[in-house]
Formats: sequence, C-alpha cells, structure tokens
Amino acid sequence: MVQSVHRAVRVLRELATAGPRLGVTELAERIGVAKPTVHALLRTLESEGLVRQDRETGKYLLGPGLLQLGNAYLDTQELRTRSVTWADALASRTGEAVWVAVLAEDHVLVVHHAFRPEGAVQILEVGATIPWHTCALGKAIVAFLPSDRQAALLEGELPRLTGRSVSDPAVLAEQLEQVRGIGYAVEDQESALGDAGIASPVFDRSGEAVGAIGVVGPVEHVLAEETARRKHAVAVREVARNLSRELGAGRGTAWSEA
Amino acid sequence: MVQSVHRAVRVLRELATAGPRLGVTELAERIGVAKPTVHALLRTLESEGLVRQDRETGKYLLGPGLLQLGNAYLDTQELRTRSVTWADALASRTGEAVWVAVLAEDHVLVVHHAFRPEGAVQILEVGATIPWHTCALGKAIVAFLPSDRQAALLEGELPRLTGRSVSDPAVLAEQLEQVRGIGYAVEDQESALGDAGIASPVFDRSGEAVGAIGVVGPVEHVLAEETARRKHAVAVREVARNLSRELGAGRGTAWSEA
DNA sequence: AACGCAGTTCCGCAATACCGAACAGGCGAA
DNA sequence: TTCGCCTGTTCGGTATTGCGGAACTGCGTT
Repeated sequence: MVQSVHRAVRVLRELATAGPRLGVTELAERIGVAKPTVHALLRTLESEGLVRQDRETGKYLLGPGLLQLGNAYLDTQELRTRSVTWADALASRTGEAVWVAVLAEDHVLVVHHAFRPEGAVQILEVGATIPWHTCALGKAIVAFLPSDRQAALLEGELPRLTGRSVSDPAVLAEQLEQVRGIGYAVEDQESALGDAGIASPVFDRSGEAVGAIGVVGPVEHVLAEETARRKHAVAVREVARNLSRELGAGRGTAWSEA
Repeated sequence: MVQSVHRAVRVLRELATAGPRLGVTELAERIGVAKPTVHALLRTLESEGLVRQDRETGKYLLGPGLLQLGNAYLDTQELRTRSVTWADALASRTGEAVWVAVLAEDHVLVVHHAFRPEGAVQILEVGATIPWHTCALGKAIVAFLPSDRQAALLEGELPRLTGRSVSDPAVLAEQLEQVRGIGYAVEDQESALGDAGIASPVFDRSGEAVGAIGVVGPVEHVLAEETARRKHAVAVREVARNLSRELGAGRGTAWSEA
C-alpha cells in the first residue's frame, strides 16, 4: 500500500466532500499530515490537472482532469454502454425516468440516466451517489450479493435521509428477502420526499449482481395505484433480465432462482 | 513533486487512453516502471475505488471512485452552475444544443450541455475533450488569453481531426485576431464533419477568460444562411456577456475592448 | 507434460518522501 | 502607517518508505 498515493486520494476526497476551496493548513489538519507534505501532494496533483489553485485566495480546489478520468470510467463500464438502448425503451414504455447504477462501497452510483419522455426540466443524475439502503437500485443489488457482503452492509452505517428511510437492519433484511422473492425492489420516499422507485438487479456472465436498472419518479406516478405499480414492476424486471442476458448471464443465475 | 503520486496518475491516464483492461506487465512497460511497483500502485488505487480488477482476466480497469470525483469537480465549477439557466435560455432561443466549456491544458473540456429543444436522441457530451483549435469554444477562450499562453498553444501540437481542421499556426493566429474583433468564434466542421459551432468567451472577476459558451449543431442549421448565422452569433455573444457579468466581470474586461 | 506468460510475493538497499523550522507575503487591527 | 497574525511556501537532514531484482504460483497453450 503506497502511503503517498493513499494520502493524495484522501486530499482529493476531502476537497470533494468538505466544501471546495480548502487551504493547505486546513487540509493538513483534517488529514492529520504535516503541512509541507500536503503542499507537496497538492503541487503534484496540480501538475497533473487533478487539482487547481484559486489564484485569488491561494486555496485549492478540484481540477478538470478528474472529469476526464470520470468520463473514461463511464466508457469502460460495460453495463452502461449496454444499458443505453434498454433504458430508453424502458423510459418510453413507462413514461418515467430510468436510472442504471452500480454499487460502490456502501453507496449506489448512477452511471446512466434516461430522462422522462415528457415533463419539465430534469437534471442529469449521472455521477450521483445514494446510500444503498435508501433506494430501490441499492436494495435490488444488495439482495443478490453473497450473504457475507450483505451482512457487512447491514452492519454498516445506515443513515436516514428522510423520515421514511429504513435504518433498522432487521427490517432491511426482511425487505431483501422479499426482493429475492419477487425479483424487484421498491423505494417509497426513502431518499427524497416525493420520489419513489422500482428496480431490478442486473447480472453478468459471472452470475454476480453487477448493478441495477429501474424507474424513478414522483410517488404519485410510480406507486400510487396498484395496477400501475405492477405494470412498472413487470416492465423493469423484464428489461433487467434482457439486459442481463446481453451481458452474458445464463438462465440459471440468481434472478431465476427466486 | 511526489514521485509515486505522479506515477499513480500516469497509471490512471494510461488506463483511460489506451484501451481499458490493461495488465500489470503491460502497464509497467508502457510507463517504464518495474512490475512490482506498478502492482503496489494498483493495489493502493484499488483500495480507494479508483481502479478495479476484472476478476476473470486479472487485468485492471478504471473504478467508480473516479466518477464521484469528476462529479465533485463539476459542482466546484462556478462557471457551470451559473451557466445552467443561461444555457437553457440560449438553447430555446436558437433551437440548437448549447455547450459550456473550460480550457484544460490544450484541450477544451465540456462542463455543461443543454440539449437541442427538438430533435431525436442526443448523447450527453459533458466530460468530452476536444483539441482547442478545432472548435469554436476553444478559439473563443484562447483568443482572449494572455499572449504568452496563446503563443505556447499555437506552438504546440495541432492535430487535424477532419479535412477542414486548421493546423497552420499562422492561419489560426489570424482567426484569433478576428475573434478579438467580433467577439465570437466560429467552427466549420473542423472537429467533426457536418457539425459547426459559434461561441463566445466568458470572463470572471479577475478579467481572465475562464471558459466559453456556444451553440453546436448541424452545419446546415448553424452556418447555412447568413441571416441565421448572424442571429446566432448575436444571441451567443449576448448570453456570454450576461454570464460574465454574473461571474463578476466588470464592463472593462476583454470582450468590450474589441 | 512441458512450456511460457500472466499476476503476485519477498526482501534488502537506498532513494525518496516526510516533517520541523524558518521564510515571505497579505490582510486586519490598532 | 505599523504591527502582528495568519496564510502559502521553501529548505535540508533523517529514516521511513517505496522501489525493483529475483523467485513463486496458477493458468492457458503448445
């Protein structure tokens, strides 16, 4: 484990989470490293374009090179490239926005976003991260993970984003069991009030859940009446299954075990 | 300059540019570093989520952490957040897609993309990079840079992307002079056949050109007839000026010098 | 069955990154 | 204006740390 690289990434993370425009001194005490050390790291990162220095205040903030690398990641993500057409189809079939996501640590990372066909301005959510237990995408993925990883996630932090977030491991475990039974997961305003979602897991040739696809929208559209909800669930599950086949998953993978 | 951080970034860059899914050995000889060293770097980056290892082949590819950092960069980019409403307005006024970009090294980096109001599927170009001299955005920014940076860019590599790309420094210098005169730059299929663009620079309180905003679309829409072209140019320049004011640029900045 | 090549591990050397202390520049208070 | 305090920055000695040669292991091929 290379120490200086580890510290450099911590610097980037700190700039990303704590407000941007941090000074050398502030960064140094946040990370617990001597000031000159942080300075050297910053200079290196700056020469690579991953960090830039505000000429007026002398403070540091994230650099454009990160966006290029982030975009390069998206291109390597086979799930994303393969999901584009399926996501579009699902969006027009359901009339709702469609998200495709993968699991990164204990958060869900949105890698593709097909806009709702109709409707006003929508902001692009690619790159957004959400705690796994507060969204349908996350529950869909985790439900089909090996049980040791599942247990680890259930024991981790389970923050509450809204009054409806579920933070009790026992309740979540039960929900996951249910997801394994029906093949899709549901979120009812657990990450943002007014928003709901339905999602199903996507598998690749290894048989592991590599991500999930699902619809996201106003709770009135997605979950209001039972018939609409069922129609959405069927559409989502079907698309997820097709996408999985395209990624090389055999018929015998987890979603057919249910 | 911290050596191991520099090398770690080189690893990431190599994975981003050369095809993804590179092996340790291949990376080692590309970068000119011993195999065990690269291995240690990769393990560190993997533990940070910036790199992941394909379990089947053992080869390495970019990780999801990069997307999170790239997105965090976008949030720090004041130009982007401020430009959103202006870009939407410009898109509906002109009926074309609108891009907002900054200069990163000798490339232009798209930080915001407002879709064309009408029209079929469009792919999101945020994160895309284009050589500065092959697009209107790039010429608009460079034209108002300090003359030493301008000279450096003109002396650098000027690759040709299409048969219409301009790679002669003298011709480009003349174009930049013209841009300074009229306050906007034009691209005629210099980065992709069939695509054209018109862009104006955006300034901040320091008076430096921090980016550019402009329309991009089929050459038939953007440059076909003189009247439409002029209308677009006026709209672009006006929006760029308003955006600059919002970023704190005084009346006395470069775009009014022309 | 033997080969070659991949990713991985080990260990000693010394190059390298770390940090304490001192420097320079900008801002606010007095 | 002057002082003092706070930045970001530079320097150089120390020993921690990362480096790479050589050896190991497991897979796919010949």
